[in-house]
Amino acid sequence: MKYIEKLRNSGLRPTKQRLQICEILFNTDKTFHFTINELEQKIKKQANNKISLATVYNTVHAFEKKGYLKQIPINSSETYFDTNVTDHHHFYDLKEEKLIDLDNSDVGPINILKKINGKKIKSVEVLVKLED
Amino acid sequence: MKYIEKLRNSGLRPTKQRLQICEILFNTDKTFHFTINELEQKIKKQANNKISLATVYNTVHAFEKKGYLKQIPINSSETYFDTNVTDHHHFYDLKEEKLIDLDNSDVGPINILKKINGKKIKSVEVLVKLED
DNA sequence: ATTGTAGTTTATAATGATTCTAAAAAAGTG
DNA sequence: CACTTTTTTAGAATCATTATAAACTACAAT
Repeated sequence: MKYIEKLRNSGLRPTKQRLQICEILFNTDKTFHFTINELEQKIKKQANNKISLATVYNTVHAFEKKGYLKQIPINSSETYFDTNVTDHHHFYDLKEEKLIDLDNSDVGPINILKKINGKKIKSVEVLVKLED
Repeated sequence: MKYIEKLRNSGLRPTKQRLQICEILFNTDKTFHFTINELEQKIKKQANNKISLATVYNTVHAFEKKGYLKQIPINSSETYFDTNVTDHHHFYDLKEEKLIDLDNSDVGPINILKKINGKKIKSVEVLVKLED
């Protein structure tokens, strides 16, 4: 299993649950956006077993901490995660309530001129809201 | 009272509660960022009365609908609102959990190259996360 | 292998922000 | 004032997320 190494290297034990979640999240070239709830549904469908909701939360947060996932800042009752952790941005279609990837090359370079003492920039995220 | 007109023109009855919230939110040149909870605290402090939490929610949502407030897309357990409804951006200090305004001039011009058929851009919001 | 221990999973309870409800109060109208 | 509509309110309900604590598992040391 190709994810065993990845997990071990991160100090995470390669458990059955984590490996299954890895398969769903990372075993594709496509990046995708998901909520915890959507992920849980996908787990149920894919393998006729279920992983405890708490474990799904734990795992997603562990992966986020290790940098394998990131949250997408958006006003929604549920938190959205993204398997694409490279610097990139999003369209948010207000009508469809769907996220669409924006490559870095789709957005001109962003230069933040203002500085705050003692703080450094961790990330720059652009959300482009779309309407009809 | 200068807000009576404003409320009437929006089809909102100028009640005691709404006027008091207007005073707090709009009676200053400074724009500010707040959560419902912070606003409730401010109400309690400012006038030794209290407005029901449900009313604070109702009022903020009514004002948002009328375009007097906007939500700031951010990953936080509480929803942040902004009295500055013009297009502008934010720093988010992860440690202090505080928002800081970024004028448009603090951010280079942003040019979105990708187009989505039948959709037009409603807003472009940049969130710059800060760490120590 | 067997044991020990630290990490993990799990069901369930607890939390906390937000929304709903339905009755009382206030605003607007004639 | 009498009447209708809107608003306020306290408390209940909801829903995503986090905490808890017991059972389980991975893994290393004996």
